[in-house]
Amino acid sequence: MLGETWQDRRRASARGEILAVAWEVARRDGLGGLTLRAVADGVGMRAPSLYTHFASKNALYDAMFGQAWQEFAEAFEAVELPADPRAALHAIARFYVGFATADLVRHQLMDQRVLPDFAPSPESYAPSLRAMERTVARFRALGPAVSDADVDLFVAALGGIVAAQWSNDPGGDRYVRLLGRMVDLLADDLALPRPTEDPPTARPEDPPAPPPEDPPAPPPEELP
Amino acid sequence: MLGETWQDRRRASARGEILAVAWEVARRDGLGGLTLRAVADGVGMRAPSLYTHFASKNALYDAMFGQAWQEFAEAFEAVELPADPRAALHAIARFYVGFATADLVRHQLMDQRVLPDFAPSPESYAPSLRAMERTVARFRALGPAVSDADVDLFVAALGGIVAAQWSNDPGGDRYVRLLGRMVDLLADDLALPRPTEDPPTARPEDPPAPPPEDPPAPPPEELP
DNA sequence: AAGTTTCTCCTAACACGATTCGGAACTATG
DNA sequence: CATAGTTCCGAATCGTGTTAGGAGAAACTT
Repeated sequence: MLGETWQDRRRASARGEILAVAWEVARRDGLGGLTLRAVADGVGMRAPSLYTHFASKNALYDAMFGQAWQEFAEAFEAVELPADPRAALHAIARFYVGFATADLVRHQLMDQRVLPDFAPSPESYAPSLRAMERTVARFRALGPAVSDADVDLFVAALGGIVAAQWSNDPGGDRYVRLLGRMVDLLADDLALPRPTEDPPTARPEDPPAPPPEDPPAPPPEELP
Repeated sequence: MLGETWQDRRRASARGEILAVAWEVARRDGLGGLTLRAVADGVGMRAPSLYTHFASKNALYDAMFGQAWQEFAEAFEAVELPADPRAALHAIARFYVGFATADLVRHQLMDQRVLPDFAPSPESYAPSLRAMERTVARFRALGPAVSDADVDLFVAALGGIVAAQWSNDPGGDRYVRLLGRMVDLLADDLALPRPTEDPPTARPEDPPAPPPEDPPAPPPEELP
């Protein structure tokens, strides 16, 4: 009874196509500007027919949410961290920030609360938690001195750079280019050894991390 | 022709009442859950009548946006900064984060992009810019070594703490209590002298800043 | 091969949101 | 008292998400 039956494939493929079009529409009209009619148009259906495959518009958002975190988890597992703890920290940070700045609607869906009445279901939320836990685990593996507070500070700092980047300089690198410096501050605080023993006031200005994948989203409006 | 005529007062008071009810409704039903009917109910009107006072729902949001930044600017001007640069930096940070964590919908309106098709008008946007510039100016006054990048890093770090706080621990202080440590990191990086010459690895855990005013908003849902 | 079931999609309709229109009541002014 | 300006309302429009019921095709059963 476990074999993939007739319709399972059809169903999955239909869901996949709808999801793909939904991302397309969201990137074009904004995450909140997505309408079922627009999605249906893209798939060659009528809006009500989408209810055969998704229980509601929020269920569609939910599937997108789960897909995004799935992407994140897979991409992050593929990242090979350097042996040096500080370099590894930089790598984690670059990946995290790169992923979050590569695609606006994905970032909004994953990390922000742009949709007033959408909340991820437990089924989609669990993988996102797992992904974050996995990230934290690799962070923790860098040294025994990494406390919960250290992790929180790291998360907050990275999130702040991402948010500032999208809000104040979308499409640019005004905040992302500060990432290296920020990470070094945190690494110093964690007493991670520096590769070459510079005086601790040196501020290497890292070049911005290239996005790991996905085309960048169109720039949105500004906000202070 | 400049005197406040009969109706100017009536008009202003009506606008004021609508605005007050709008904040109330937004705090109860969420910023995006605000409907003109609910606002009209609270004022004892019908929804279309609101159009006499506000050109659209977004104009209402716009007025709330302007009001919020006005509040911010006034409250910030009332803050007296200590003479010691590091202490002043802490004070700025505490005020900024305290203000942003005191009221969710206000923060969402000011600093986030929760409303899909709302963008602040130039008239409301200008004061917000001025408020941020003023904040930055007082930050810059702390020392000659404060560059644009320093300001950006500071802004990003504080914004990150605020965002993480609202997203992952609304109503708590899990991230806000890291603020003191974060500010010290940045202050060290700026080479601001420490008041008592501790070894640079000491991490004073500041108690969370008391919100400057306004009752806290009800806690929202979580998000990783 | 015919009948039955299951699944997918459609049209029509509903509820509820913002918004527009035209008119009724009220108010200050001539 | 008449007139103009202002405020508010009811009715109606348009675009949402969503539900109900039926038509057609595809797969399974006999």
